[in-house]
Amino acid sequence: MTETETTIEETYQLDQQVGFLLRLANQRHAAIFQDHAVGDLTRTQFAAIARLAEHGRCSQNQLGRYAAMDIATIKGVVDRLKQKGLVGTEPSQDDKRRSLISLTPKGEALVEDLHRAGREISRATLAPLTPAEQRSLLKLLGKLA
Amino acid sequence: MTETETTIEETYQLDQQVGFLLRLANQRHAAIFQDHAVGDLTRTQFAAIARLAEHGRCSQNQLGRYAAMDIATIKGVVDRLKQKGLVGTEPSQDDKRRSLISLTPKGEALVEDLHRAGREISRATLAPLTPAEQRSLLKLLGKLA
DNA sequence: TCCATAACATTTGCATACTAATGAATTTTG
DNA sequence: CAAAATTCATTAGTATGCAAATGTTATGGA
Repeated sequence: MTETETTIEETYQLDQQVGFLLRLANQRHAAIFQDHAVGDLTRTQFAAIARLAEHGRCSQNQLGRYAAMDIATIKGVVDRLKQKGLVGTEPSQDDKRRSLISLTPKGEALVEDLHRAGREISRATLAPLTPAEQRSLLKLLGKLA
Repeated sequence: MTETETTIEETYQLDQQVGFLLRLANQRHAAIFQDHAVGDLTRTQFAAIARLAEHGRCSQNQLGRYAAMDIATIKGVVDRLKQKGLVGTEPSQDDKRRSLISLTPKGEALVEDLHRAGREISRATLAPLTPAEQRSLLKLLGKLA
Protein backbone atom coordinates (compact mmCIF):
# COMPACT_ATOMS: atom_id res chain seq x y z
CA MET A 1 0.00 0.00 0.00
CA THR A 2 1.53 3.30 -1.06
CA GLU A 3 1.65 6.36 1.16
CA THR A 4 -1.05 7.96 -0.94
CA GLU A 5 -3.38 5.02 -0.41
CA THR A 6 -2.61 5.05 3.28
CA THR A 7 -3.39 8.74 3.49
CA ILE A 8 -6.67 8.35 1.64
CA GLU A 9 -7.65 5.36 3.74
CA GLU A 10 -6.94 7.20 6.97
CA THR A 11 -8.59 10.49 6.11
CA TYR A 12 -11.96 10.49 7.82
CA GLN A 13 -14.70 11.19 5.31
CA LEU A 14 -18.16 11.85 6.61
CA ASP A 15 -19.58 11.23 3.12
CA GLN A 16 -18.49 7.61 3.32
CA GLN A 17 -19.83 6.89 6.79
CA VAL A 18 -22.86 4.64 6.86
CA GLY A 19 -24.65 6.90 9.35
CA PHE A 20 -24.35 9.93 7.13
CA LEU A 21 -25.50 7.98 4.07
CA LEU A 22 -28.47 6.63 6.01
CA ARG A 23 -29.38 10.16 6.94
CA LEU A 24 -29.28 11.35 3.32
CA ALA A 25 -31.32 8.36 2.20
CA ASN A 26 -33.84 9.06 4.93
CA GLN A 27 -34.17 12.69 3.96
CA ARG A 28 -34.73 11.81 0.34
CA HIS A 29 -37.33 9.26 1.36
CA ALA A 30 -39.05 11.93 3.47
CA ALA A 31 -39.19 14.28 0.49
CA ILE A 32 -40.64 11.57 -1.74
CA PHE A 33 -43.13 10.66 0.97
CA GLN A 34 -44.24 14.30 1.05
CA ASP A 35 -44.86 14.23 -2.69
CA HIS A 36 -47.17 11.24 -2.36
CA ALA A 37 -48.75 11.92 1.02
CA VAL A 38 -52.32 10.75 1.55
CA GLY A 39 -54.38 13.15 3.59
CA ASP A 40 -51.81 15.07 5.55
CA LEU A 41 -50.30 12.10 7.29
CA THR A 42 -46.67 12.02 8.29
CA ARG A 43 -44.38 9.04 7.78
CA THR A 44 -44.74 7.91 11.36
CA GLN A 45 -48.51 8.28 11.33
CA PHE A 46 -48.56 6.27 8.12
CA ALA A 47 -46.54 3.49 9.76
CA ALA A 48 -48.83 3.38 12.78
CA ILE A 49 -51.94 3.09 10.62
CA ALA A 50 -50.34 0.45 8.41
CA ARG A 51 -49.50 -1.61 11.48
CA LEU A 52 -53.02 -1.28 12.89
CA ALA A 53 -54.46 -2.40 9.57
CA GLU A 54 -52.14 -5.40 9.63
CA HIS A 55 -52.50 -6.42 13.28
CA GLY A 56 -55.92 -5.12 14.26
CA ARG A 57 -56.54 -3.69 17.68
CA CYS A 58 -53.57 -3.81 20.03
CA SER A 59 -52.13 -1.98 23.03
CA GLN A 60 -50.30 1.28 22.59
CA ASN A 61 -47.15 -0.34 23.82
CA GLN A 62 -47.50 -3.13 21.27
CA LEU A 63 -48.23 -0.67 18.47
CA GLY A 64 -45.06 1.20 19.37
CA ARG A 65 -43.07 -2.00 19.02
CA TYR A 66 -44.75 -2.91 15.71
CA ALA A 67 -44.00 0.55 14.34
CA ALA A 68 -40.50 0.85 15.83
CA MET A 69 -41.37 3.79 18.04
CA ASP A 70 -40.46 4.72 21.57
CA ILE A 71 -43.38 4.62 24.07
CA ALA A 72 -43.28 8.41 24.48
CA THR A 73 -43.23 8.86 20.70
CA ILE A 74 -46.14 6.50 19.99
CA LYS A 75 -48.16 8.33 22.63
CA GLY A 76 -47.87 11.54 20.61
CA VAL A 77 -48.52 9.83 17.28
CA VAL A 78 -51.65 8.12 18.64
CA ASP A 79 -52.84 11.43 20.09
CA ARG A 80 -52.54 13.16 16.75
CA LEU A 81 -54.22 10.26 14.92
CA LYS A 82 -57.06 10.47 17.45
CA GLN A 83 -57.35 14.18 16.77
CA LYS A 84 -57.64 13.34 13.08
CA GLY A 85 -60.35 10.81 13.90
CA LEU A 86 -58.37 7.96 12.35
CA VAL A 87 -57.89 5.85 15.49
CA GLY A 88 -59.79 5.27 18.66
CA THR A 89 -58.66 4.11 22.07
CA GLU A 90 -60.34 2.14 24.83
CA PRO A 91 -59.15 0.77 28.16
CA SER A 92 -58.34 -2.93 28.27
CA GLN A 93 -60.89 -5.15 30.03
CA ASP A 94 -58.34 -7.46 31.60
CA ASP A 95 -55.42 -5.12 32.27
CA LYS A 96 -56.09 -1.65 33.64
CA ARG A 97 -52.62 -0.50 32.70
CA ARG A 98 -53.36 -1.04 29.02
CA SER A 99 -54.85 1.21 26.42
CA LEU A 100 -56.14 -0.52 23.28
CA ILE A 101 -55.81 1.24 19.95
CA SER A 102 -57.74 0.52 16.79
CA LEU A 103 -58.63 2.13 13.50
CA THR A 104 -61.91 3.98 13.20
CA PRO A 105 -64.04 3.45 10.07
CA LYS A 106 -62.53 6.68 8.79
CA GLY A 107 -59.06 5.24 9.34
CA GLU A 108 -60.03 1.92 7.74
CA ALA A 109 -61.24 3.78 4.67
CA LEU A 110 -57.75 5.19 4.14
CA VAL A 111 -55.85 1.92 4.24
CA GLU A 112 -56.06 0.94 0.59
CA ASP A 113 -54.98 4.42 -0.50
CA LEU A 114 -52.13 4.32 1.97
CA HIS A 115 -50.95 0.95 0.66
CA ARG A 116 -51.08 2.20 -2.91
CA ALA A 117 -49.18 5.36 -1.96
CA GLY A 118 -46.72 3.31 0.09
CA ARG A 119 -45.84 1.14 -2.90
CA GLU A 120 -45.39 4.19 -5.08
CA ILE A 121 -43.18 5.89 -2.47
CA SER A 122 -40.96 2.81 -2.21
CA ARG A 123 -40.81 2.52 -5.99
CA ALA A 124 -39.78 6.16 -6.36
CA THR A 125 -37.26 5.91 -3.54
CA LEU A 126 -35.57 2.90 -5.15
CA ALA A 127 -35.79 4.23 -8.71
CA PRO A 128 -32.07 5.12 -9.00
CA LEU A 129 -31.22 1.41 -8.54
CA THR A 130 -31.57 -1.54 -10.89
CA PRO A 131 -34.05 -4.25 -9.79
CA ALA A 132 -31.17 -6.45 -8.65
CA GLU A 133 -29.65 -3.58 -6.68
CA GLN A 134 -33.04 -2.84 -5.12
CA ARG A 135 -33.33 -6.40 -3.88
CA SER A 136 -29.76 -6.29 -2.66
CA LEU A 137 -30.30 -3.01 -0.74
CA LEU A 138 -33.45 -4.29 0.97
CA LYS A 139 -31.68 -7.50 1.90
CA LEU A 140 -28.63 -5.69 3.29
CA LEU A 141 -30.75 -3.19 5.25
CA GLY A 142 -32.74 -6.11 6.61
CA LYS A 143 -29.52 -7.79 7.66
CA LEU A 144 -28.41 -4.66 9.53
CA ALA A 145 -31.51 -4.54 11.72
CA MET B 1 -47.45 -17.01 -10.84
CA THR B 2 -49.81 -18.88 -8.54
CA GLU B 3 -52.60 -17.28 -6.57
CA THR B 4 -50.55 -17.66 -3.41
CA GLU B 5 -47.65 -15.83 -4.95
CA THR B 6 -49.98 -13.14 -6.23
CA THR B 7 -51.50 -12.72 -2.79
CA ILE B 8 -48.11 -12.45 -1.10
CA GLU B 9 -46.90 -10.01 -3.71
CA GLU B 10 -49.93 -7.79 -3.30
CA THR B 11 -50.10 -7.77 0.49
CA TYR B 12 -48.56 -4.54 1.65
CA GLN B 13 -45.80 -5.27 4.14
CA LEU B 14 -44.34 -2.37 6.05
CA ASP B 15 -41.36 -4.56 7.03
CA GLN B 16 -40.31 -4.75 3.39
CA GLN B 17 -40.63 -1.05 2.60
CA VAL B 18 -37.35 0.75 2.13
CA GLY B 19 -38.48 3.66 4.30
CA PHE B 20 -39.22 1.43 7.25
CA LEU B 21 -35.93 -0.43 6.86
CA LEU B 22 -34.06 2.87 6.68
CA ARG B 23 -35.74 3.91 9.91
CA LEU B 24 -34.70 0.72 11.69
CA ALA B 25 -31.15 1.04 10.40
CA ASN B 26 -31.05 4.66 11.55
CA GLN B 27 -32.28 3.76 15.01
CA ARG B 28 -29.69 1.06 15.37
CA HIS B 29 -27.01 3.47 14.23
CA ALA B 30 -28.24 5.98 16.82
CA ALA B 31 -27.95 3.40 19.58
CA ILE B 32 -24.43 2.44 18.50
CA PHE B 33 -23.50 6.11 18.29
CA GLN B 34 -24.70 6.51 21.86
CA ASP B 35 -22.42 3.69 22.98
CA HIS B 36 -19.39 5.40 21.49
CA ALA B 37 -20.26 9.04 22.04
CA VAL B 38 -17.39 11.45 22.58
CA GLY B 39 -18.16 14.14 25.08
CA ASP B 40 -21.90 14.32 25.06
CA LEU B 41 -22.23 15.17 21.41
CA THR B 42 -25.20 14.10 19.38
CA ARG B 43 -25.02 12.64 15.88
CA THR B 44 -25.84 15.94 14.25
CA GLN B 45 -23.37 17.87 16.38
CA PHE B 46 -20.75 15.30 15.45
CA ALA B 47 -21.48 15.78 11.74
CA ALA B 48 -21.26 19.55 12.03
CA ILE B 49 -17.89 19.39 13.76
CA ALA B 50 -16.57 16.81 11.29
CA ARG B 51 -17.52 19.11 8.43
CA LEU B 52 -15.90 22.13 10.05
CA ALA B 53 -12.72 20.14 10.56
CA GLU B 54 -12.79 19.17 6.91
CA HIS B 55 -13.74 22.51 5.34
CA GLY B 56 -12.47 25.06 7.84
CA ARG B 57 -14.41 28.21 8.52
CA CYS B 58 -17.57 28.63 6.47
CA SER B 59 -20.97 30.29 6.62
CA GLN B 60 -23.76 28.76 8.62
CA ASN B 61 -25.73 28.23 5.45
CA GLN B 62 -22.80 26.41 3.87
CA LEU B 63 -22.24 24.29 6.95
CA GLY B 64 -25.88 23.27 6.80
CA ARG B 65 -25.42 22.12 3.24
CA TYR B 66 -22.19 20.25 4.06
CA ALA B 67 -23.88 18.49 6.95
CA ALA B 68 -27.22 17.88 5.18
CA MET B 69 -29.20 20.01 7.56
CA ASP B 70 -32.03 22.45 7.10
CA ILE B 71 -31.10 26.12 7.79
CA ALA B 72 -33.36 26.21 10.84
CA THR B 73 -31.86 22.96 12.12
CA ILE B 74 -28.23 24.03 11.66
CA LYS B 75 -29.05 27.24 13.57
CA GLY B 76 -29.96 25.17 16.62
CA VAL B 77 -27.02 22.79 16.25
CA VAL B 78 -24.56 25.71 15.97
CA ASP B 79 -26.16 27.38 19.01
CA ARG B 80 -25.70 24.27 21.12
CA LEU B 81 -22.12 23.80 19.90
CA LYS B 82 -21.43 27.43 20.83
CA GLN B 83 -22.86 26.77 24.28
CA LYS B 84 -20.44 23.86 24.58
CA GLY B 85 -17.60 26.14 23.52
CA LEU B 86 -16.76 23.96 20.53
CA VAL B 87 -17.47 26.47 17.77
CA GLY B 88 -17.34 30.21 17.43
CA THR B 89 -19.15 32.56 15.10
CA GLU B 90 -18.25 35.90 13.59
CA PRO B 91 -19.94 38.18 11.11
CA SER B 92 -18.62 38.06 7.59
CA GLN B 93 -16.49 41.06 6.52
CA ASP B 94 -17.81 41.19 2.99
CA ASP B 95 -21.42 40.06 3.40
CA LYS B 96 -23.40 41.36 6.34
CA ARG B 97 -26.01 38.66 5.88
CA ARG B 98 -23.46 35.97 6.60
CA SER B 99 -22.35 34.41 9.83
CA LEU B 100 -19.04 32.53 9.72
CA ILE B 101 -18.63 29.42 11.84
CA SER B 102 -15.38 27.83 12.89
CA LEU B 103 -14.05 25.41 15.45
CA THR B 104 -12.58 26.78 18.65
CA PRO B 105 -9.29 25.30 19.95
CA LYS B 106 -11.46 23.20 22.26
CA GLY B 107 -13.40 21.93 19.28
CA GLU B 108 -10.21 21.29 17.31
CA ALA B 109 -8.88 19.21 20.19
CA LEU B 110 -11.82 16.83 19.84
CA VAL B 111 -11.50 16.11 16.16
CA GLU B 112 -9.10 13.20 16.29
CA ASP B 113 -11.18 11.50 18.97
CA LEU B 114 -14.31 12.09 16.95
CA HIS B 115 -12.74 10.57 13.85
CA ARG B 116 -11.60 7.54 15.82
CA ALA B 117 -15.05 7.13 17.36
CA GLY B 118 -16.66 7.72 13.97
CA ARG B 119 -14.71 4.87 12.43
CA GLU B 120 -15.62 2.59 15.29
CA ILE B 121 -19.29 3.52 15.06
CA SER B 122 -19.35 2.76 11.35
CA ARG B 123 -17.50 -0.50 11.91
CA ALA B 124 -19.96 -1.60 14.58
CA THR B 125 -22.94 -0.51 12.51
CA LEU B 126 -21.77 -2.58 9.54
CA ALA B 127 -20.63 -5.56 11.60
CA PRO B 128 -23.57 -7.82 10.63
CA LEU B 129 -22.43 -7.65 6.99
CA THR B 130 -19.49 -9.27 5.21
CA PRO B 131 -16.86 -6.86 3.87
CA ALA B 132 -18.25 -7.29 0.34
CA GLU B 133 -21.77 -6.60 1.59
CA GLN B 134 -20.54 -3.54 3.47
CA ARG B 135 -19.04 -2.09 0.30
CA SER B 136 -22.18 -2.97 -1.58
CA LEU B 137 -24.44 -1.27 0.98
CA LEU B 138 -22.39 1.93 1.00
CA LYS B 139 -22.37 1.97 -2.79
CA LEU B 140 -26.13 1.43 -3.03
CA LEU B 141 -26.90 4.04 -0.38
CA GLY B 142 -24.61 6.44 -2.21
CA LYS B 143 -26.49 5.72 -5.43
CA LEU B 144 -29.82 6.52 -3.76
CA ALA B 145 -28.76 9.99 -2.71
C1' DT C 1 -50.33 -13.40 51.70
C1' DC C 2 -47.21 -9.71 51.16
C1' DC C 3 -43.36 -7.48 49.11
C1' DA C 4 -40.26 -6.77 45.28
C1' DT C 5 -40.02 -6.48 40.51
C1' DA C 6 -41.78 -5.54 36.15
C1' DA C 7 -45.09 -3.65 32.85
C1' DC C 8 -47.95 0.18 30.93
C1' DA C 9 -48.83 4.82 30.00
C1' DT C 10 -48.01 9.65 31.00
C1' DT C 11 -45.19 13.55 31.64
C1' DT C 12 -41.09 16.38 31.35
C1' DG C 13 -37.10 17.89 29.08
C1' DC C 14 -33.85 18.19 25.38
C1' DA C 15 -32.55 17.63 20.50
C1' DT C 16 -33.61 17.43 16.11
C1' DA C 17 -36.20 18.23 11.44
C1' DC C 18 -38.71 20.84 8.52
C1' DT C 19 -42.07 24.45 6.56
C1' DA C 20 -43.28 29.06 6.31
C1' DA C 21 -42.94 33.86 7.42
C1' DT C 22 -40.00 37.75 8.27
C1' DG C 23 -36.34 41.33 8.02
C1' DA C 24 -31.85 42.75 6.44
C1' DA C 25 -28.49 42.59 2.90
C1' DT C 26 -26.87 41.49 -1.68
C1' DT C 27 -27.41 40.72 -6.53
C1' DT C 28 -29.71 41.14 -10.79
C1' DT C 29 -32.38 43.47 -14.13
C1' DG C 30 -34.53 47.15 -16.67
C1' DC D 1 -29.70 54.26 -10.52
C1' DA D 2 -33.71 52.18 -8.58
C1' DA D 3 -36.72 48.35 -8.18
C1' DA D 4 -37.27 43.42 -8.21
C1' DA D 5 -35.46 39.09 -7.04
C1' DT D 6 -32.61 36.34 -4.32
C1' DT D 7 -29.84 35.10 -0.34
C1' DC D 8 -28.88 34.62 4.66
C1' DA D 9 -30.26 34.09 9.22
C1' DT D 10 -33.87 34.24 12.66
C1' DT D 11 -38.25 33.02 14.51
C1' DA D 12 -42.53 30.50 15.19
C1' DG D 13 -44.95 26.36 14.86
C1' DT D 14 -45.56 21.38 14.41
C1' DA D 15 -43.88 16.65 14.55
C1' DT D 16 -40.99 13.47 15.93
C1' DG D 17 -37.37 10.80 18.93
C1' DC D 18 -35.67 9.40 23.08
C1' DA D 19 -34.09 9.29 28.11
C1' DA D 20 -35.64 9.59 32.64
C1' DA D 21 -38.97 10.09 36.25
C1' DT D 22 -43.50 8.99 37.99
C1' DG D 23 -47.85 6.69 39.31
C1' DT D 24 -50.79 2.77 38.69
C1' DT D 25 -51.40 -2.04 37.92
C1' DA D 26 -50.00 -6.84 37.39
C1' DT D 27 -46.90 -10.67 38.26
C1' DG D 28 -43.72 -13.59 40.64
C1' DG D 29 -41.32 -15.26 44.57
C1' DA D 30 -40.48 -15.96 49.52
